[in-house]
Amino acid sequence: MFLLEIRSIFSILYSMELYNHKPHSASTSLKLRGASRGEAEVYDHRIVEQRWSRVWRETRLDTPRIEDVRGKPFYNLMMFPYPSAEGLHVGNMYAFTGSDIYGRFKRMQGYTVLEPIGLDGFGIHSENYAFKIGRHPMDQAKISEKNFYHQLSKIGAMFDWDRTVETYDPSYYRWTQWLFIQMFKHGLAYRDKAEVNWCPSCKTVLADEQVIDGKCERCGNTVSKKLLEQWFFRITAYAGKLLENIDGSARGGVNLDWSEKVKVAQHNWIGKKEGINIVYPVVDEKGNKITDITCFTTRPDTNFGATFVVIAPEHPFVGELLKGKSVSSNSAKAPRNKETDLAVQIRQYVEDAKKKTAEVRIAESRKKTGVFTGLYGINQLNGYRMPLYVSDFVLMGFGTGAVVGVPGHDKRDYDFAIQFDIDIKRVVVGSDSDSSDISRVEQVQEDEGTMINSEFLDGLDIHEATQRMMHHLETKGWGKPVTTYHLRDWLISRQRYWGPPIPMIFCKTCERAHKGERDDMLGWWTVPENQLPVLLPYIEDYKPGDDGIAPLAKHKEFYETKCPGCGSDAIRETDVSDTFLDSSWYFLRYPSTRSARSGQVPFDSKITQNWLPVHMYTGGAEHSVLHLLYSRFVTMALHDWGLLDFEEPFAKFYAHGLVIKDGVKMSKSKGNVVNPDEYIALYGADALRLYLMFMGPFSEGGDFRDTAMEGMSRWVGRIWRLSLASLGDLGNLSDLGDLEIKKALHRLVKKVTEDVEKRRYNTAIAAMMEFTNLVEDNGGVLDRESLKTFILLLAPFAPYLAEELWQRVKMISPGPATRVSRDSLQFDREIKSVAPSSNQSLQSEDSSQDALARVTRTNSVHLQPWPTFDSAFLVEDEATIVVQVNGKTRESIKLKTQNSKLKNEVEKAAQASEKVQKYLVGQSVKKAIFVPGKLINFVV
RNA sequence: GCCGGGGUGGCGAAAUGGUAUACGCGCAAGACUUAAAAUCUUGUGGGAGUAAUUCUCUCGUGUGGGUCCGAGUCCCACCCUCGGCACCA
Repeated sequence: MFLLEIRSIFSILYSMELYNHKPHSASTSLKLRGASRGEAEVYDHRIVEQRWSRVWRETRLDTPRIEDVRGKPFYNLMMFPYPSAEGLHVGNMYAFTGSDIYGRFKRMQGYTVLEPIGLDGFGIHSENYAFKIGRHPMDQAKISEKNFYHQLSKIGAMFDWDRTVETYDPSYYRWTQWLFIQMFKHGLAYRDKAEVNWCPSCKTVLADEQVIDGKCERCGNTVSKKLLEQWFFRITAYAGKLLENIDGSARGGVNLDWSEKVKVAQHNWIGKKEGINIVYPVVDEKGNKITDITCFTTRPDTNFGATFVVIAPEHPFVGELLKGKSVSSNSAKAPRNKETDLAVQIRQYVEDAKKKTAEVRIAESRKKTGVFTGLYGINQLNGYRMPLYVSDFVLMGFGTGAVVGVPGHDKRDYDFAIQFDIDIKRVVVGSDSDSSDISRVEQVQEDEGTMINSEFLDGLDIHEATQRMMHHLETKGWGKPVTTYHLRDWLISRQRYWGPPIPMIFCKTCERAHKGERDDMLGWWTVPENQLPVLLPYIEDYKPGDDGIAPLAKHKEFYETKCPGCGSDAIRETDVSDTFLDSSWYFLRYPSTRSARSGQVPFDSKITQNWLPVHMYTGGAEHSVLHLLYSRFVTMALHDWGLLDFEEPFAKFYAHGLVIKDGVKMSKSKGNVVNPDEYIALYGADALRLYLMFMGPFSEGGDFRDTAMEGMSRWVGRIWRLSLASLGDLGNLSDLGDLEIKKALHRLVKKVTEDVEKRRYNTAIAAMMEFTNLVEDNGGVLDRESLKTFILLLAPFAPYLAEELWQRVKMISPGPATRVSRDSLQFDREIKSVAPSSNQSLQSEDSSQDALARVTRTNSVHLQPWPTFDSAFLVEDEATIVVQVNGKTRESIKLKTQNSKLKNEVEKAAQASEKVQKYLVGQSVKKAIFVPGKLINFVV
């Protein structure tokens, strides 16, 4: 009976052609223990992986019933991958595996888990790659998609392949365009002429977030500034909310369970600053008032020490200053006066500043340059005449683009004052009590302190002085408290080809007639929603030019259209949107991909209510301020429009570490990528998964080495042999097994459960290794129940191996014969019925699909309940007590657990030890520190 | 400069304030083998002692202090390193 069962399953699998080599024979393969080693069935990961991935796929094991609201939904999401040039590398697989283990664990805990996958294939990244290999981006996308999905299917993740999402699919980007339209309709999208970051190599504009150290984050070239008309999203309107929620300070009590470092990064990026805008009248030499300049400061308390004013070269007043004074630098004949001289200098300075790259500006950092305007700002507190300068150390992008200089209490201002020989006044005395004049940079006092030389502020501490001064300035009408943010509006448009066309139409006729969809955007109309998507046409001249003109702008057949407002000739917007817009909402799409109900919005409201916010989001910390911030913004906006009932998209975000190779992060640009394919081929997906997770804590990343990989492969082999040996012995062993093993197993269940929840996969694996070591030291076989428990613990980490072992245990279970045979026969039958028909009609026989799903649900190891431990087994009857003398460990003694908790018992036992006595002889014990069940320390 | 991680054997790393170095890699010796691979066994922080590898002592978690019966762990100062931000007023 027993052997018959085994033979039958092998013959079935063999007939399915899932076995492409002949197994030795059922009887020898399972008769490992005691048999000579050469006969043992060797673990062949290729066969096992192929077999089970096929069965899982065809039984729809990983496709949850999304509309069934009775299950506990768990949305386990990993960050949207973009298909890279060479495909998946080990660093990507690391992230996916760490996320997948958690998903599998949650599923075994009884949750209905959705773990979707898709591709973020629109955008510069993919486009640049297409240029590089000389293939059209649209053609390349198809190829990349195939390769990427093929690779992803082999890493053993429980991806739901029935609901993939690709950003370049028109059925997806029609909704990206829809989102843009909603932004426009709600006043959150606008056009503005702005100094933007321009990458001369990528030939496009970049968001501030995409500029790293003055260089393009994509290609590394130096970014320059360019004045262009662009589309923006008003993310700054949400700055306060974005900050509140990340800090957990919202009244509603939103509290994001996110990795702390990501919260800090977002907090800093949003960069809230409370301060005051102070208005200074500006006069010329003769005292005639010319204008007002408004300066932003967070330190109005120091304002009695203000001695100059500086405006940025891009400040509007600079333009006014030069206007009307038609002075050209080469008009040598023109009579020179002081005023024109200054104008020449200013013009020259502004032009030079414009030419300076960000790189140069950073490089000369502390060396201050600037030019005097011949004008003065009046400090109305004391009537002080503050010379007005233009300097590029002041940034137009922050505050008002104008700064009041307090050289005694700001190092940058000090540098500037020294350079231009400006007065330096001390108004704060710090903890060093130095109240002398400030003549060295070390004396510049920027921290806590007490006010002096400041009239009504004297003697106050700086915080109180700040409040007092704010109030004073506001009362006098000289200033107004404001909050500013480092966060800038989101630059959305790209003068590129490979993205969703921005769904807007501009009509000159309407503009002239002062008409438009929005009063502040005359001439602009959104594409009617029933005309979406605005398809990206297949064009040959898709490469961007140096002129900043989008490729689509050269195609009349694309941009010529009729105005939705008045019907006359109009033109389409030819810019496409930023890739980050594509990925800012994809998580909303996955659960609803197959829903017929989502008509007016990209997501089914009922499904969304059940499945979102995302329960667990796993990704790299490098997206702290890009993707994560944009997604939050979009979700908040959708919430405010009444389309979502939550305002934060990701309840939990877990930032994983990076895979290091040769001392640096694994990335294509560093040229140290390792392709997982060859490792999977050589060692199997399970071994690679285990190895990656064993390298170190998931939050910290790890150092990839292939020698260590072999060690993990060895362990997989040991599990295999141990299990087969146990299977061979099952008939001879009781279900109870050895008590010591049993205890160890219960400890293991506890340990693995806790570690996986904390994502300490490395220590969970180490504990499992310790367990197999222990089993090997105790005869090398496990009883049936213990083996099953161990396989269950292994399942999230090594899904293929676990499934193979699980099915084998079930086949040859020594339990009641009738039950066993019914189970396995049924499973055989189902496998048989599904396997040969792999490419035949998936949709035809729904009833048989359901039957299969049911069978798999009862039989697959991955749908078994997660094992529990019995705390009775955790109790040891002997405890080890450490004996210390003066804090130094001298002995360890074993005692009955009961006694180990009693001080006098432990003391007695400890004193009885010869070793301990050696240290106590001739000493008097002053006291004994006792930790019940653990330690006793004699202080002598 | 500011904000976050982190410095532990030859290497990746582990340790609720309580036996530092679990687990793995590497290395060494041995078993099996004609041989190799695979597999298995044993050993493996530095120094010292003894006839004594199942023995003992001593030093040891970046540096210097401190708290404590006891510190890798807590406190103070510093050094190094990785990541983020940065002329943000």
